[in-house]
Amino acid sequence: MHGHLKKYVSFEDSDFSQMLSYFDELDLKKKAIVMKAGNLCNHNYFVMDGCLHMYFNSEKGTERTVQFALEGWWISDFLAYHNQTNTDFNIQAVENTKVLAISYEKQEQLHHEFPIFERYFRTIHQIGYGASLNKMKYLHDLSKEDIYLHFTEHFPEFAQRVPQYLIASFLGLTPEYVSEIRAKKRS
Amino acid sequence: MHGHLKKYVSFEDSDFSQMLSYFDELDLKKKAIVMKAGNLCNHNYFVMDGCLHMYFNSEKGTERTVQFALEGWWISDFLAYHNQTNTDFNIQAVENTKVLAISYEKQEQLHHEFPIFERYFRTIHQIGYGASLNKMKYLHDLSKEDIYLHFTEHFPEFAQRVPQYLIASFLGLTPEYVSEIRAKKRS
DNA sequence: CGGATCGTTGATCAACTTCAACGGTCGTGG
DNA sequence: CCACGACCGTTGAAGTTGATCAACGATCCG
Repeated sequence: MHGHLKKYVSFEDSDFSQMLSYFDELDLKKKAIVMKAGNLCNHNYFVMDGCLHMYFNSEKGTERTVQFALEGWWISDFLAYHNQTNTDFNIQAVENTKVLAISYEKQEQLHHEFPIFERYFRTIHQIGYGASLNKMKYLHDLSKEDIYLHFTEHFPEFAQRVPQYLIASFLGLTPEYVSEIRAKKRS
Repeated sequence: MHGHLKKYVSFEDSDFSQMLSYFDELDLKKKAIVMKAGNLCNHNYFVMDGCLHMYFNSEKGTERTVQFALEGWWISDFLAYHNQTNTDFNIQAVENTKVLAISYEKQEQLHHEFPIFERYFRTIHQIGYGASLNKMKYLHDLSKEDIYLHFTEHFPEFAQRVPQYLIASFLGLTPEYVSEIRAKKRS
């Protein structure tokens, strides 16, 4: 966390431990669920080690993930978090994962006490929003096959760590079709 | 702008005119292009009146829009803006549009002079990012037909103001298929 | 060893795209 | 003010991508 913060803003190292006191450290087992659809979304999560994903249950009963978070990423249903309303999403650990969690109220206090965090989150969210717009570009431009190939090429670490059916779900295609693509590539 | 700012943060009204001095006011004719693919992305745009859209030229030569901005919305390629790199997108006026533009350097100064803007943009981008994740939910969950119907139902003003082929492009379907859907609904 | 979980394969089928041609409307210049 | 052209929406036929379903294999973990 410390190193990550330093990449975006500067602050007194002596303040860091007080900053940390606003967060709760969680140790999540693989498959553990930390945010549940239907509940108030009042936490924001930072991944220190491991991997989380945010998904929802589609009409047809299958689970669809809309976002991953590896080390150094924040994850939450930011719209519901901002409005302090219920969320439609679940957040689950893909692997055993170490997380820093902060509640909405605590984050407000943190911003008040250390305004540097306004700048930090402004930057983080700007990047997240921008990346999301960029992803939209690929979703619109490429065939499903090319979406998959483009993704595995650009994020090979993901393809290693995360089960295929989650990647399929994230990219909006079926696991069966991913199989077909991989078979085609092999031959 | 004043009223919009007030919705998210509080400040001294007497400061407002100085805040405004960081921005340039632009009057864009319909179809005018204000950000060009291939160029450095160093402006951020606020729509006061009218409508902008951000699009790119797909492999196949058709234009694909990834984002609209009506009154009260910010628009830019936020990733390229943050990194101060070239963008792949164009931003164009859908109608005659009044815009406030701010350069990267000016925005940095603005944040420094009025830290309240860090909080403002933190909030704005958080909402934008959250909304983008929510859009992803619909893109994954619904058929193209339902995506279109859901969109026109939830944003009827859009469907009025914006040409159909732009909406089609934004939602990721062909204008021809939109025609088919509308014909089906009529009968 | 046994069961759940995840990936694979192939057949069938529907949703959606592509292409080409037509028609209506708006705005601009003559 | 009319006429022309550009622009946008529509229609229908043909074609393709990618989903669905069901069954089988492999692997991991208790």
